[in-house]
Amino acid sequence: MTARRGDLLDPSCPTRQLLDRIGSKWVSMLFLALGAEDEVRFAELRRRAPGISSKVLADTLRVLERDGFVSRRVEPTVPPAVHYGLTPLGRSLAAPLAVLRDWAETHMADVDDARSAYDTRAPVGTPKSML
Amino acid sequence: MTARRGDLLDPSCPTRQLLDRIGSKWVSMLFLALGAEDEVRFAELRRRAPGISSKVLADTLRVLERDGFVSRRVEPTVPPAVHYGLTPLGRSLAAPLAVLRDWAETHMADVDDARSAYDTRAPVGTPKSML
DNA sequence: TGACCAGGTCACCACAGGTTACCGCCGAGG
DNA sequence: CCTCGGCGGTAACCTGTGGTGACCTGGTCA
Repeated sequence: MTARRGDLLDPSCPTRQLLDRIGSKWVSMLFLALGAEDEVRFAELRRRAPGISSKVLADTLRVLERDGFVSRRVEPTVPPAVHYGLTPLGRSLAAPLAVLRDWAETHMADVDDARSAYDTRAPVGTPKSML
Repeated sequence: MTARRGDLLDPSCPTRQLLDRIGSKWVSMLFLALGAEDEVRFAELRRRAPGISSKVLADTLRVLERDGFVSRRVEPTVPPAVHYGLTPLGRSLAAPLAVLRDWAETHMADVDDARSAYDTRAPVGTPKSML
């Protein structure tokens, strides 16, 4: 069972689990790419996520399917056509993601400013990546 | 400059950058631990985040300070006392995080169910971690 | 002959995060 | 007196794994 409300200090806390998932590199992109239409095919997703390799796309889709966010429908034609879409669960994540996007769009410039201010203030020993 | 609205496909998209930051392992915990009071000291944070090492705590706090989420105040007593707190920017993230937490608390059980259903359906070749 | 489809497989690496040890300084306890 | 622990970290080192790129299949369409 997942932890109780506000129990963000517990590693099994639902919020942390959720962040682990949607924080993965391509997940937010795929949510956008899948949310646009009802169903998208594999190669189309590749095109919409420039830079992704087919391996990572396949892996990510499988994880998302496993978690119930994404549906996978194989048409038994030859060659098989595979259609991906968002499940109701996946679509229900759109609202929280939109809130996050709004915050990011209004405030990320401040973060950039803070970051460059910090870097000019202390040009030595700056934490390089560790995002 | 960060990318335009909805441009989730751009790697410099603000939403992705935000997710990179708050998706980091201890960040959500620290936001909770710091949000409770005005200021918290280093050792107190260590106690509130069970399992974190002082190195990782220091690293994470520095990144958060660099991004303008966390303030750091050193009292020049001897030995110096260091107080950490949330900046206004950091506090403004509380709302989006709360939305995320609400979603997680109501829906993560579904995710767990989907996951175990998937695993019993296809016990072989299951994607193990790759979160 | 080639390209597209939906991936699978192998090899590789960068790095976030963990571990352990250590520092100077202090006050409390025996 | 000496030692022990708390404070706020730093330095060195190691590992797991998410991500990458290159190459493979096997069929169909043009």
